[in-house]
Parts: sequence; C-alpha cells; structure tokens
Amino acid sequence: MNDVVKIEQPAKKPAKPRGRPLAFNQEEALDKALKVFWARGYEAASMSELTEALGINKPSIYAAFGNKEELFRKVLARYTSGPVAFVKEAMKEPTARQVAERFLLQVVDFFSDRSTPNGCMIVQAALTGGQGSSAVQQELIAYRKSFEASFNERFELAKSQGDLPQHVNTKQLAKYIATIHQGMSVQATSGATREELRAIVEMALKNWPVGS
Amino acid sequence: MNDVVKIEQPAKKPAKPRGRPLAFNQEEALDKALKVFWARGYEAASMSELTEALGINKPSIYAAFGNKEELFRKVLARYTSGPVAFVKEAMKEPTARQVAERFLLQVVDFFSDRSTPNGCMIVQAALTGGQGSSAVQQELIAYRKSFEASFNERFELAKSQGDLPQHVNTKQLAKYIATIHQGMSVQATSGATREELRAIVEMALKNWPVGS
DNA sequence: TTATTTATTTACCAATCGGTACATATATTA
DNA sequence: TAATATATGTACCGATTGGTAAATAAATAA
Repeated sequence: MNDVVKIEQPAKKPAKPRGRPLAFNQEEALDKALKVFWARGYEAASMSELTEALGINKPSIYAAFGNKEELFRKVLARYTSGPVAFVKEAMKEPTARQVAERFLLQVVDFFSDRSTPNGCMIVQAALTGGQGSSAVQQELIAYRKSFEASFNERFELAKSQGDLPQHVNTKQLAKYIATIHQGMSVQATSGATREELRAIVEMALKNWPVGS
Repeated sequence: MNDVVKIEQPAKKPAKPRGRPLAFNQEEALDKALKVFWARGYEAASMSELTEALGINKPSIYAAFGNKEELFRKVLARYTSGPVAFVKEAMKEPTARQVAERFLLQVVDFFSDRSTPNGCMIVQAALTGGQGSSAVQQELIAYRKSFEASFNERFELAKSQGDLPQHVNTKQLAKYIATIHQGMSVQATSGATREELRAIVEMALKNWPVGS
C-alpha cells in the first residue's frame, strides 16, 4: 500500500494544528452517523440524511472521513469497540454456559435499549443487497463469521477444561448462539419487547448440553 | 372502497381480448421479479434490474403491474402461495412438536435450495430501512406477526388437546420458532450449509416442552 | 377496409444518489 | 503585516432512481 518508511518520532507533544480548526467533534459526529446507519442500514442511509443528522455540510464529512464507505467503516469500528464491547466481557465468564447466558441476556438489554435503534447494526446493515454484493456487505458477513469463530474458540477452551462434554460440536454450538442473536435482532426491529426477548433466551438455553 | 354493485355475470366463457395481446406471460414475469426481490430486497432491487430480468420494457411492467410497490405486493402474494405454501402443510402435523420440527426442517431445505436465492424473502426484504419506514416495510412486519400468530393458534389447539402442557406460553413458543426461522434466514444468506442449518434445528428443538 | 383497443418502443421527466470545484473563512507561522 | 494551511459553505457534477408521454405495432370489431 505505502512504501514510505515511517520515521520514528521522539514522542513530542502533539504539534499545534495549523490552519482553521474543525468546527465539530469527530467522535460525536461518528456517534451521530452510527445512529443513522444503525437505524437505516448501510445502503439505505443517504449522505443527505447523514449531513442533516451530523449538522455538518457534505464537503466537511468527506474531508474528515473520506467517502460513505470509509465513514461506515469508522462507524463500524466505533460500534464494535463501544456499544458492543460487552461481548468480550461475556467471554470472560467462567463456564461456557455462563458465557452464552450472559451474552444473550446482555444482547436482550442492548436490543431493547430505548436510547438506541433496535436490533444489531451488523445484522441490520448486512441484510440489504443480499448475496454477492458490495464490499461492505462482504465485510459484514466476514465480521459475523469472526464473531462466531470467537464463540467457537471459547467453547473449545471450555471443552478442554471439561466444562463442556467432549461430544459437543463447538462450531455448531457457536452457530446456534449466533442464530439466536440474529433472530432476536430481527425480532427487535419488528418491535419485540424486552420481556419477549428474555423468554426467547430462556427457551434457547434450556437444553444446554450436559452429560454424555 | 367501491360502491359500485357488481352485476352477477352469467358465467359466460371469457370474452376474447381486444387490442394487441401481451407479449409475455404474466406469471412467468412475476416469478422472475420474485427472484430479483428475493435476492436483493425490496429497496435495493431497481426497476432497471427488474426490466432486465423480466426481459420487458419499463412501460409494459407499469402497465401490467402498476408501480414498483404494487409489483412487489403481487410478487409477495405469489411467494406466500407458492414457494412458501409448505408452511400451511406443516401446520397439519398431528402434534405441536411435529409441526415445529417439520416446519423447521422444511425451512432448512427451502433456505438451502440452490435453485432459488438463499434465506427468506420476507426476512430479507424487511430488514432494509429499519424502523418506521415505508409502507412495504410495515406490511412485511405485519406479515411476520401474522405468521407468528398462526403458530400460536396451532399451539393453543395443541394445548387444548393435551398435546402441549398447560404451563406452556404458546405465544412465547411461537415467537421462539419465528426467531429460529429468522436467525436461520440470516445464516443462509451468509452461506450456511444445509448440514449446518440442520444442526441448528436439532439444537433448537432438543428442549421441547414436556411434562410439568 | 376502417375504427377501436391494447401493448410495445423510444425517449424522456424531475428527484435523488454519492461526490466535488471553488471561493471564502479562520487558524498558525514567519 | 503577509504567507501558508486547513475547514467551511455554496453550488454544482454525472449517474441513477422511480415513473411517464407519445408514437407505433398488433390484435379484434364493424
């Protein structure tokens, strides 16, 4: 991509910016863009909607974030490291069963949080345009797969610890959890309540694999 | 809607059509449109894509089917009475458990059928545009709810027949089945295989409610 | 044949899409 | 002060969106 060798800077204090300063806070702007993409999906969210939501004119958005696709990538990074950071926390639970339960219950709260759009942005945004479409769609599919893979890894660890029986197919179990997550996201966007989602989680976990 | 009293026709043989005949078969055209909407979603499918897929010029499409929204409604009706007719068949199974199992297993075959787009068109098409958007979105949400309601009815019948325990919340059970269905649709559009979907169904049904 | 009815073709419409050229405003540096 | 660098606002770009006017083609009815 870039052959230029980066010179190691002596970690000086950040130089004062030259030129006219930004009239908006970049992180706040990303949060506003996040809500638009989250509620509308990637393709359905238009630059006009975004400029209005951010309160910034288009050229400023393009200057600060690149184009729509790059803006979405930055928003996506903010989404995964911000609102969705609880996923990594859930992985730390001592048993696989507790990991799954904590994850799904936090998902319920997350999906039914009234201060944010309902459902999962990644599930929401990926559905538009279906099969082999844009680069963003492909990336979102890849993201969902890596999400599934991290559950698989956690469950394999659980198996090695004797926490899950040896006969359990951890990939299938991970895919099952992901399916419940995605299904609940659809439910949430259609207006399912917190109580309804909790009941789904209860049913989904009733049969957690035990014994041989 | 319409105050005109329809005169009872003596059921004559259909009069010969006047004017130039249609150069295409309407049902075949709807099937082609179905595949486009199914693969791409409602909003992402453009009229240009549709004209190309149908092999018909735009004015002919508008003359035959109204506008894009009406075309989608006709396609939707064809979808529910055609490819998705197996749902009603599954309802006829003797027990609630068999209804759920047959439904989900048929969904697996349906989603992984290589001759059609993956996943469920209604789940796929509804996700774009999220919350309180177009009339089509609202209709699709309503459709999904009616779908859930028909499972609820079937499960209530099962309860009255002693086939399901009295303590079962049939609405929650119906919502659970719908969630699995929707989650698997997302999985199918991301490339899940038939075997993977089957494993999900197995896990989802392992804990079917029995006893008190 | 001629009139009437309906379908198809071509060529277009205004609105919106993502994206940008350019002049102007506001900051630091010299 | 002037020079330089960056951000903003206005006003626009070509492409595409859903949708249509109008001329022509192909059928039946008289």
